[in-house]
Formats: sequence, C-alpha cells, structure tokens
Amino acid sequence: MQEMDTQRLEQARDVMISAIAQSMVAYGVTPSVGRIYAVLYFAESSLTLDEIKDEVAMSKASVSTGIRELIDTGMVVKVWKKGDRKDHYIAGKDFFKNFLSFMVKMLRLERGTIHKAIEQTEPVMLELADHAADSEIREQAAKDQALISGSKAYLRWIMQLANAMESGEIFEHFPRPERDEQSSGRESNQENVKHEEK
Amino acid sequence: MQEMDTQRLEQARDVMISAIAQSMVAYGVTPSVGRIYAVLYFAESSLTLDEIKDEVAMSKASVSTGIRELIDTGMVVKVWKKGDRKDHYIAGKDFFKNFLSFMVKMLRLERGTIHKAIEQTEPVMLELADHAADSEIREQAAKDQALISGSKAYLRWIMQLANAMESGEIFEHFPRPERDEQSSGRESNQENVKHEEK
DNA sequence: CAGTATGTTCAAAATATATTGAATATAGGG
DNA sequence: CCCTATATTCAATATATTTTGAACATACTG
Repeated sequence: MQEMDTQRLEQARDVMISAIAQSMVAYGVTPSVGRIYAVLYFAESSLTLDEIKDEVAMSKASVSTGIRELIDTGMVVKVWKKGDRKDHYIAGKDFFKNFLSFMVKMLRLERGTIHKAIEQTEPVMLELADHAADSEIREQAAKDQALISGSKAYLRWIMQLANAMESGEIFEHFPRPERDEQSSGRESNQENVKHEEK
Repeated sequence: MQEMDTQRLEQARDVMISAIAQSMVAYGVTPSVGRIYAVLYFAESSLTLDEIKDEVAMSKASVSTGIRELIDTGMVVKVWKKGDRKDHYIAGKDFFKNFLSFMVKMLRLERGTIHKAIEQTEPVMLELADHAADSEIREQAAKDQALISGSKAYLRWIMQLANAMESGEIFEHFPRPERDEQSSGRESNQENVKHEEK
C-alpha cells in the first residue's frame, strides 16, 4: 500500500504548493513563477532546471527566466554541486525574510517615485502660492502645496517602516512567534483573524 | 502673464498625478485607475464622471468601472450634490489609511489562502509521518510537516501585523510624523533612505 | 408618465504580458 | 581545442487584461 501513501503525500504537497504560489502573486510574481518557488520550497534537496521544468510542466525557457527573477529577489539561490554540470537551485525557506525584503523594496520604490515628483513640484507650488499674479492661482497652488506637504509626512512614515523592516527592529515591536507556540496541529484555531464581516 | 502661471500650475500638478498613479500600481490597480484617483486627489472639489473622463481622457465606461473599484477599496467616496443629477466623487486624502487598509486586506487574503491549505494538508502529513509503511515516506512527510509548522509561525506574525494596522496600534510603534516636522520644502533632505547600494 | 440625462453592462477590439521553440551563447570534459 | 551538455536570449505565439462603443437600465424633471 505504499503506492497510495506516496500519492497522498504528493497530493498534500500539491495543495500547499498551489496555495503558496497563489499567495505569491500578491507579491508581484506570476503564478508560474510562484509555482517554481513553491516546488523548490518543498523539494527534498536542490533541483536542476530540468527537474523543475518537469515538476511545473513549463518550457525550459520559462523556468530559466522564472528562476532568474527569483534569484534577483533573493528568494532562491543557485548552488554548485560538484560533479554535476547542471546548476542546482534551492529555495530560501524564510517567509519572514521574503516578506520583509519585498516590503522594503516596494516602499523604497514608492518613496523614490513620489519624492522625485515632489522635488520637482514643490518649488513651483511654493512660488506660485506666494507670487502668482492671479489670486485664484495663488489659492490653488497653496492648496496643492498643502496636499504635497501632507504626503511628505506619509513618505517619512513608510521609510520609518521600511528601515525597521530592514534592520529587524520590526521584531522588537512584533516579535516572531515561538516556533509552534500552541497547537502543533489539529483544531482549527482562530489565530487572531478578527475579520470584520462586511 | 497669468496664462503662463496657469500652465505651470497644471504641469506641476500633472507631475504629481503621474507619480501617485505610478505608485498605486504596486497596490494592484491599473495605471488608469491610479490616474483617476490622483486626478480626484488634486481636484479643487468633487468631480463628476464626465469631468473625470475629460481629465483622464478615457471612455466613460472605463471611468465608471475604475471609480467603482476605487469606491470598493474605500479610496473614493460618492457624494450627492443637490440640484445636480450627476454623481460627484471625491478622493479620500489620507494616504496612511489607504496604505493600511490595502495591507490589511492583502495580509488577510494571504493568511486565508495558506491557512486553508494547511488545514487540509497538515493532518495528512502528521499521519503519514507517524504511520506510513515506507520509512522514506515517513521521513519526507515529517520534513514537509516541519516546513508547514514553520509557515504557521509566519502566518501568526502577519496577522499580528494586520491587526495592529487595522486597530491603529501600529502608530504606537511607528508614530505618524508631525505634519511637516522639519523642512517645509526646499533642500533635498535625505529622509532616512538608507539605501544599501547593491 | 414620457422624454431625456446619466450611469452601467457587455461583447468586441486593442493592448500588454507571459510562454514557447529555435537559435545562440557558455563552459566542462575528454 | 573541439564536442557536447547546459543555460540563455529572442522573435513569434498564445494568453490574459484593459479599454471601448453601443445597447441597456435607471431615475429625474417637466
């Protein structure tokens, strides 16, 4: 009856693989790339391009670019196996790290985009607010300037957050739960969901 | 020379509008929807569908669905102007709120997806780890179970974060900067960027 | 309650994105 | 150094998403 156990194991794994892949699309990767990561995540050991290709049933080209994307974001590393000409890959298993580095990158990008625009815009607004000939324009510029000023506070805040996420300070405020604190399994504990039903 | 001032004002506004729209794509909206929001953000007062349509140069259909999307996520509200048959819309101006509610939704969704998979998977893994006939399978199941267990800690953590974001507790740890603490403008202050050049 | 202004839906068209097979590059082993 | 196994690039294709015009629905207003 091992056959059946093997199948049950694989099926269970596939459920987790799909869920992880699906979650990852919120982090900006395509479902296919998510599946590549998830397959590596549950792999016994390092996998080669061809092995991954078989697992996810995609072309080698897609797996190659997908892997590169995962390496670029630090979620996968290439390892060198002596005696094998093929490259091997393993998934970084630390979800915390993946999450935090995604957030940091995203927040910094946002900050950069808006900050650059503010640098360009604010001097104009300030000048128009003071010196425009038409009072209507002075008023509008002052109003816009107030909005810009407000958004600067937001930018400072997300940078605070990004820095705390990068440095690990975030864990001082939100400690990593002990590995499997309560409930090593069965009963569907509510785990602080606090869903406000709409 | 007002003509020129008007133009300068509009151009500056457009720079900000583009930047905000661009930032918003990280939050899962299309650039067009982002522009709709950004136009409303800088509007003097409430705008009608047709006014927005003119500003963003899109079909009424697209603006209609775009607006609905923004209303659904709470970023825009519909207001009723007496004496006008058209609907009017205004943008919620609080970037903090927008950010936090996006994060909460995203984190809860991720949690839901993975949690559901774990509920389905973990009992199988635990059972196979203990009782599978083949020792190889027992070993693999135990390994998978360890991974699942680890991911549960991650889920608990992101729920902690989501709850703190929803309740506002997050601001106890990361206070909202005072409105325009330092530098009401000019000099490009570094604002805690801490970019690690790669 | 008819006529018109407004908003929404939906199928088709336009656009953008992801995937692939084939051609090309790279590097290891004999 | 050549031959072969492997990985990557890229133009073509397939797929998914967004946008739109036109038909439809809704609801004021006279």
